[in-house]
This record gives sequence, C-alpha cells and structure tokens, in this order.
Amino acid sequence: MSETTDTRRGRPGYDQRAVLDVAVDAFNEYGYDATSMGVLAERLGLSKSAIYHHFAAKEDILELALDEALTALENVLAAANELEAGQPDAPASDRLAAVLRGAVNVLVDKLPSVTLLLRVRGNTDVERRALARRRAFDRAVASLVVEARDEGSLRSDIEPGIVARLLFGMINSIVEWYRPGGPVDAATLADDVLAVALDGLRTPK
Amino acid sequence: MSETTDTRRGRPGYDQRAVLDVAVDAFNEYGYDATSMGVLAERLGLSKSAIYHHFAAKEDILELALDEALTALENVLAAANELEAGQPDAPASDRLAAVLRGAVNVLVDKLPSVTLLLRVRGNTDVERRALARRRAFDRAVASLVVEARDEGSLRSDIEPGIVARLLFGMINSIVEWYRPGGPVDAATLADDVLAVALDGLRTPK
DNA sequence: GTCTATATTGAGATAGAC
DNA sequence: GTCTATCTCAATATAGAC
Repeated sequence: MSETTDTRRGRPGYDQRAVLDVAVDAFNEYGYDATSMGVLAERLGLSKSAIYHHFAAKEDILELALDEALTALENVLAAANELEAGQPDAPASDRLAAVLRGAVNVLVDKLPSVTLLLRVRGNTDVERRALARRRAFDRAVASLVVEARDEGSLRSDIEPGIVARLLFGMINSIVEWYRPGGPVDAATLADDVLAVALDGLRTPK
Repeated sequence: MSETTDTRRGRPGYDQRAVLDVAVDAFNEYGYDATSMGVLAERLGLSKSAIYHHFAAKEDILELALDEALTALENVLAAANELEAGQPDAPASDRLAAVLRGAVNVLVDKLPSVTLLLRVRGNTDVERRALARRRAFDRAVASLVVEARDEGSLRSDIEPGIVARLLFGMINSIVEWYRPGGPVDAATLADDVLAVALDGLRTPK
C-alpha cells in the first residue's frame, strides 16, 4: 500500500476521474444537453471554471465516458472471438451466449457510461463517432445471430435482424432500472436474460 | 367531402397539428433539449415567432405530444380490462397478450410521440407528470404479469418484476429502429415480439 | 398566420489572481 | 487545483406591424 486506499491522490480537490464520475451521473439524470456546467459545479462543490482545469470542454467529458463504455463492449466481442480461435468447432451459439453474458456484465459494471452511450443522438462529431462504433458492435452481434441461426441453434421463422434488435433491446433496457446494490446481482441478471431470451416466458411444459 | 382531402384547413400556413408533427420529429432526431426553436422554424420554413402563434411555449409542444402517447397506451389497458369484464374467467395471460400486442400497435401507430415519451427524463413539471402516468402504466402491466404467473401461465423461476421489465424493454426498444413503410409491418412485428417473448429464440425441438 | 425586430436569460468558456 | 470576474453567444420568448 504505497499511497492510500483512496483512488484519489494529491489531497484536496478532484482529479479527472472524480469529476468524470459526478458528471456522468448528472448527465444520466438530466440528459447531457440539459445538464449545465453550473449544475455540475454545484454537485462538485466547485466553481464552473474549476471544472475547466480537468476538462477543456463539456464535450470532452462526454467523449471520455463514451470511450470507456465502447471499449468495454468491444472487449466483449474480442474475447468471444478468441474463444473461437481456441475452439474452431465450437457452435456460434456459444459465442453468441458469451457475448450476451458479457454485454450484461459490462452494462452492470460500467452502468453510468453505458447508459450515457445508449442515449447519444448524434448531434456532434463526438456523438457521431461514438454512434459509429456502437453500430459496428451491433453489426457484429447481428452476424453472430445469423451464424447461430444458420447452424440451427436459433429459430429460423423470424428474421435474424429483428431477432438481434429485440435481443439487444431487452439487454440494453437494463440500464433503465438496474441499480447496483439492489436486490438483483449481475450474475443472476445475466442468467435471467439468457433464460428469457432463449426459452421465453411461457411455463416450460 | 365537405372540405378537402388534406388534414389542414384555412389555406396558407400551418395549424397546430402540422407544427406538432414537424416539432416531434425534430425532438426525436436531436433530443428535446438540443432542439432549438430556431431549428424548428427552419424546418417549418417559418420565423421563430410564428411558432408562438400555435404554441405558447416550447414545452407546450412536448406536453401535447406526450399526452397523445400516454392516452393511446392507457387505452390499451382499458381495452384489456373490458375484455376481462366480458369474460370474467379468461386467463390473465390472454389479457397480458392483448396488452403486449396493443402496446406494439401503439408504438408503431404513434411512433413519434411514443419515442419522445420513452426519452423523457423528468426535468420539468410537464416531464414529471408524464413520467408519473408512464409509471402507472408500467405498474399495471407488472401486476398483469404477476397474475399470469400465479395462474401458472408464465414461468415462476424468474422474479415477475424482472420479467415485466425485460418484456417492456424489448417492446420499447422497437422505437429505436422500426420505421413505417419499411420491410416489417406492424402485425408481423407484434407476432414476432409475442413469439420471442413467450417461446424464446431457441430452435423449438 | 406570419413577419421583423428586440428583450432577457442562461449557457459554455476564458483571464488572471491565489 | 481553485477562485472571482467577465466575455460571448445562442436560446426562449415578446412587441407590434402587416
């Protein structure tokens, strides 16, 4: 323990990470555009100008948060692809399940930044770049769904594009209600999502 | 045909409905807060002040749109309850299915206003009132899920609260990608949603 | 129903001291 | 790393003519 158990160093005042966390929470509560630097300053107990010591612009805060969320999601895909490299004959449905479980874990683990990501509209360059990365992720998942259906693991009576969208619609909606420390833990949640997605809600006969 | 086949009357200029439709589309594209009256005026080909002839304030546009979406959703619940009054011994799962199908239809039918509703954060009184009505709707659906599970129609190994949230997360996500006139029609979409929700994605064995 | 001003507020951001 | 001013611009909304 070379420093302290705290994540901050230096002593008084904030570091960039601490400002980021407070800001992202506020962005998620009010929406990015509706959150003024004034409100941020209030929440931090700082003046507005102090924030500019940590970030050159409001949008830089957004950019850092979005990058964190996107990197985490992209890592889930990368991990699933390594799984394929290790076992070339494993069914695509295994990789798909790994991606879904991984995505739920990222949602829970990086809840604030992923929540922010899912609400981006594309009004600025920063937002459009984030949307492009998100679409690439979505496309990769969609082709996993196609693979799984083609090998016979998933039902073929519904268009795979719709399946992928409904699937991720369900998963992404978790950010609307899941709160860490609540009654549901991440592993149970991932199990429930997989169960509902694969087997549905009807009573197993 | 007493007037014209057009929905507008009066002749030149806009009526409130036409302004509303253009505004809601812009709100959904940029987000409500990020949409200025100036952009609205540009899209309408009007001056900013002309808009104030139709709505006293920007937020009044939002309020009218949210009310439209909420009324349509509440009518779905009311219709399902009348179904119960007519056939008191019908299973709750029938009413639940009616509500889900009805909700998908409302989403498709009133796509712009429902999209707007689903993105409201609660920053103002207007938004908070809308959120309260939406939560009442969600609670009603959640208790339908409980009823359906208690009568044995739905699996009981997952908490009904989570089931209801995942279910509506999937349905609500439709607004993120569904576009009228596209390859998928509303009835097919409702069928697909019900099929995925009830029976899951796995290949039926 | 629409226009051209204009009033007024609040936003993001900067300067420069401590 | 934070502060007190202050700049600048864009936003909502109003006044009053056509």
